Amino acid sequence: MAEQGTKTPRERYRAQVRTEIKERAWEQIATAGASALSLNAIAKQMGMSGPALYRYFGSRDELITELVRDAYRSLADTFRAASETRADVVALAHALRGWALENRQRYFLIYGTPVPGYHAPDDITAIASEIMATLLDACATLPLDGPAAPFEAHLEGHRDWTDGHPAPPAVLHRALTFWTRLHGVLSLELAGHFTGMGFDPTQLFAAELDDLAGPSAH
Amino acid sequence: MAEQGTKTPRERYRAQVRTEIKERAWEQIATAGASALSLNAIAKQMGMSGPALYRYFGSRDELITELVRDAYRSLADTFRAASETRADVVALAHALRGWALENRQRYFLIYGTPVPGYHAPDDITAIASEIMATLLDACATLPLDGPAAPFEAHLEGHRDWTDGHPAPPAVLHRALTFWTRLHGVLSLELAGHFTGMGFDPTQLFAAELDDLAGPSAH
DNA sequence: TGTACATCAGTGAACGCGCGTTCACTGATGTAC
DNA sequence: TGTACATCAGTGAACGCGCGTTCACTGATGTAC
Repeated sequence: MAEQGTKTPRERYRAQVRTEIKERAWEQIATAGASALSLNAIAKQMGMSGPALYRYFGSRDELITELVRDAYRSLADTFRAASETRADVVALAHALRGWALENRQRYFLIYGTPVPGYHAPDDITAIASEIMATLLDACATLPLDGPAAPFEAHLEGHRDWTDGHPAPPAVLHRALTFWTRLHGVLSLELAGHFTGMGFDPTQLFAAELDDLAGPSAH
Repeated sequence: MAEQGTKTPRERYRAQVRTEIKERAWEQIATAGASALSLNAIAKQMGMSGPALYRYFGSRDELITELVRDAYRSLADTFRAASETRADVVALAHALRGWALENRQRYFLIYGTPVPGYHAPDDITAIASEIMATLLDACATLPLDGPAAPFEAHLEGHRDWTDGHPAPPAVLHRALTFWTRLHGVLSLELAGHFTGMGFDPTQLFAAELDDLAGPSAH
């Protein structure tokens, strides 16, 4: 039996092949979209026969689920790392945008058009909560003046999603708008809806961020 | 030859079958996503053989393009109708939300994950411009106080997309944020990212709208 | 009104294709004594 | 160190399937004289 934490050569090899399968999968998704992902095509690209992949993933669905999980994990790690450097929303926003531009396919796998029947397993929604927790922490450091929106009274009574975070409603509100506004810009930008319009999406993103964090903090 | 504007029975029949094909197509998209759309499956559902559909659409791609066109057309008409009743952003926002909730699949076909290779034909981008024009008109009626954002200076020099609309940069800015912010809320809501969070998406949407139009105007 | 012809919706067979997945197998790698 | 055995990665054949699309055709509907 292998000792704790060490890896036998076979285990290392397995992990390596699994990784390569996923890399090829992302390439395919980038080329033709997630729905066109094909195990046989991946195998062919790796110089193996189709059935060989079943040593590594139980089915096509299992592979896709793992890709989704990895995407969430990657975003959560990026968020976490950014918040450890500087725990404010500006840092998170830039981390988010950088990650999204570098990982378009991953972004769409998380936030894009949902597959009608699909429901994510629990451990994935747990990662989503982790992302939200990081965001809430960052928003808690914001100086929030301004009048309380009516929506915040509603939030006061519906804070299940905050997972026990003690932030006041104004912070919850800010976290939600951080999420929806930046996603609004990013998703339209990544989907190409701004191409040909002439202006620079980076500046629109920056303007929205200014509005969220206060123009002083850049 | 048929007179102008009248329809022969054959033409009427053709139009009717074309419509039913599209209806079935939308049902399929709602059930399994756009990528699962199959001509053969539609034909079977209509009690016809597969090849029969080729009397009505040249190919699967042609059908999908027409569905996209119809989706844009439907949204543009909804926008136009709303603005003719009351030409302000609040009316447009409610029209947008109502349309999106009633036409989830259409919304995602327009604003969802793009298909990597696909490029929309010109007449579709023209409809998109029409939508933007309606939005710009509505934003022009807004009382815009507040300080000018730096982004507006950028917009001053990049207003190709406004198609000659004479609105000042503050209005252009507001039109863009109207679009991205409401899309941010709507797309996350429709994709189900708020389910299980406990709060009411309608109220978040309303809060964003208040911020865009001024809390007074509801 | 009747007849000859043209149009055109729809059928059924067939094409090649790639898919996910199973199965029995070969052969290399690792393990136990 | 050598031998016997177990593990396991990968193969190739095969399964059934549904897909988009073509083609030659039948039969009904519409048109011209």
